[in-house]
Amino acid sequence: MDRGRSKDDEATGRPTLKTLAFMTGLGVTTVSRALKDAPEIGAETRRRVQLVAKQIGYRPNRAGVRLRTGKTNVISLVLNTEHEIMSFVSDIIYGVSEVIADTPYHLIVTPYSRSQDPLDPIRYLVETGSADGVIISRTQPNDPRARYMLERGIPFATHGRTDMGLIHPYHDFDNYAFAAEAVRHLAGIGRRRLALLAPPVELTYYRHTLNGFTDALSEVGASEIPFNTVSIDHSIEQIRMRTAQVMRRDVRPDGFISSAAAATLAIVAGIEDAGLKLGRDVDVVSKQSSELLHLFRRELLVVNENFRLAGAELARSVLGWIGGAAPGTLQSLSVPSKVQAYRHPN
Amino acid sequence: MDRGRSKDDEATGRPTLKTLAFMTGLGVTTVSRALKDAPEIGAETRRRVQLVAKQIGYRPNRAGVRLRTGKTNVISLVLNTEHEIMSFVSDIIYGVSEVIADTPYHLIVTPYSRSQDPLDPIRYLVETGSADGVIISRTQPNDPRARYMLERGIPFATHGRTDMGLIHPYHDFDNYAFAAEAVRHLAGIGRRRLALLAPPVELTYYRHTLNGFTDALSEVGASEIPFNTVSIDHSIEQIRMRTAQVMRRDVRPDGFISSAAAATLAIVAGIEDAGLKLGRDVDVVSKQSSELLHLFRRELLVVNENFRLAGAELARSVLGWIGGAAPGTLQSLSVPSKVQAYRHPN
DNA sequence: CCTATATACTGAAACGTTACAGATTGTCAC
DNA sequence: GTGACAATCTGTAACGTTTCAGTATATAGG
Repeated sequence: MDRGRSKDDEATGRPTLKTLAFMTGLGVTTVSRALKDAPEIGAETRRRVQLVAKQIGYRPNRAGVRLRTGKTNVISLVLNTEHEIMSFVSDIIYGVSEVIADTPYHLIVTPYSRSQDPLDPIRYLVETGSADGVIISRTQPNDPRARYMLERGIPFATHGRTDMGLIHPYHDFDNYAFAAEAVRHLAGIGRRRLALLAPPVELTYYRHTLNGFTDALSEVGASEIPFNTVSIDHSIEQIRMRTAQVMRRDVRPDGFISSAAAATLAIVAGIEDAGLKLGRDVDVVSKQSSELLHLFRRELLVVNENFRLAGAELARSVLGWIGGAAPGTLQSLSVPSKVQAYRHPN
Repeated sequence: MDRGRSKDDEATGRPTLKTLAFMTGLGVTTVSRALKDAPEIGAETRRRVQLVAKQIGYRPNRAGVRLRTGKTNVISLVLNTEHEIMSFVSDIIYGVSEVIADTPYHLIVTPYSRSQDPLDPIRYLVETGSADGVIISRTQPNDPRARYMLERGIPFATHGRTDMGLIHPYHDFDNYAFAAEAVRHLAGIGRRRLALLAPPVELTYYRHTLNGFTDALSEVGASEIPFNTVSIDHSIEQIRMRTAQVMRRDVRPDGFISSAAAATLAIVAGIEDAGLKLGRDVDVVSKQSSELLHLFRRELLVVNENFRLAGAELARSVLGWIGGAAPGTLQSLSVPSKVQAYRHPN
């Protein structure tokens, strides 16, 4: 039985199970089991091993574990490099980081571009076994990525829901409630002809938003001014131009609902291009992820969406699934705040 | 000699060197060398192996490589979860992704919070050998992280320069030129009493910005109104309040230079809180990373900083260093665009 | 005293890769 | 025909971990 530390150990300085085995006078197997509280290890031995491990700062070698067990201790966040430009992305990342901070998990960011099949990065991750869990966004009602991962049995969570009759973890913002509340608020201040700047049609929350919008419209008896030639994915310039166009018509909106803060800047610019005034001729309710819109125009009405929270929830869900929880119990919906008008600081 | 595919091979379906060895009738060693164009492999054998590998979609097992060689094929981007809030972060990530997309590298995001020693995450990465290269931001003149990594010989690149007489790769925006140009522009439109909203003092580019500011001030014969009780790291509310205060004084700035777009919103709010008007009573030159400031107020004067480019340059630098290039050749400085006034989109 | 059983530990093998130290050919010079 | 040498190929070991199939010791039952 050879329990010596090899030359290499001394060189890298990094302690391994072998080092611990040598120091404690035990075998590597025993040390390995002692560290993970296996039942067949004596209580004192267990304590002794764990003490020594803590003292010398032992950390399991990720490559060793991964090679042996297939466990990567990696969560992958899959991002579209082009759409996700208005950078709530960083908030999601921070939210995820927060949650995995005191776990052995690392966060890897897997990008894909517009030109690619969104399934490509997922396939890569699954085929190469590069992650224990995956987080995706831009979720669609019938999402091939979710279907694919369900088939392969790899844990994931989606930012946004699907609508395929399949159960999986998700976190979503209640966009139905957002749109409905926005309509009610606008109606409450006398607005009657409302336009919706919606998410792109292919995403699930397009429907949610639209349903909330139309349901509340009929509830309050207001009418819709069609504004569906643009979505929040369009460029600032396009949204601005289309807004100006619609505002120059005889029958024009007196209220807008915008699903994204950046787009709201463009809507307001368009309104002003048409010579009209925010708060007088028209009101705008917008989602925002940071508190900046009110600095932009005080007349704006805002609803906050917390992406950091979303990131944290998504991470919790994936970890939960990896940990064996039932996917159906790992779903959460974030309730929108009330529509907020500007209030001067103190 | 046993060249059979094991049960496990069949189960996971993922081809390994052993699979390739079996298919080609060669030994694993030969296959391994053939794939990396080793010289002692016959030309035909090499082609044959590579053909088969391509056909069956062989991908080296990362854990195997990492365990054997220590090479992780990972670049780590180290981020502060609190300061880096105004999310040019996503742009940097996209820039990095872009560059490493067709390399075997993965990007992992390593966060740290304000409370922690910034050296902590770096130590972790180095001690656990979790990455082949590191990218850090919030660089300081005397940066312990850069020093530490230089000592350990781990390749890295800094966003921003250091000033320790040590050579390492960096990418930086020329903030000296930015501040100087901003002063000249303001002087050119008749502004004489300028205030600077600077980066936090501990960061290297604070000095760069300040030097550009003061040098150009004396060059054009304008004067400084002290505004150093806040920095761009302060909260929106604090900046706004301090701006309002200084604008209510008898001798008040007629020009601002702002190092960050979010802070600029606060400055403008403060100006308006004091009952003054942008473009008439005071002009503001601001850096921005997306084209949104002009939607906010047309009177703003902007200079663009491209963080996506920064991310790409940083990635290129780290990869270059890993690839053996001299650190001194992997430094780049991004030249600011001219100060831009608003132009209506035709 | 012997056997059965539980307790506490152990070495060997394997995950997929690469480095090392050969081994097997064939060719050429003499 | 022999030795030297280059050109190709090869098995073994090792990286650090966990799992499998044990082994040794003590305790208890009869």
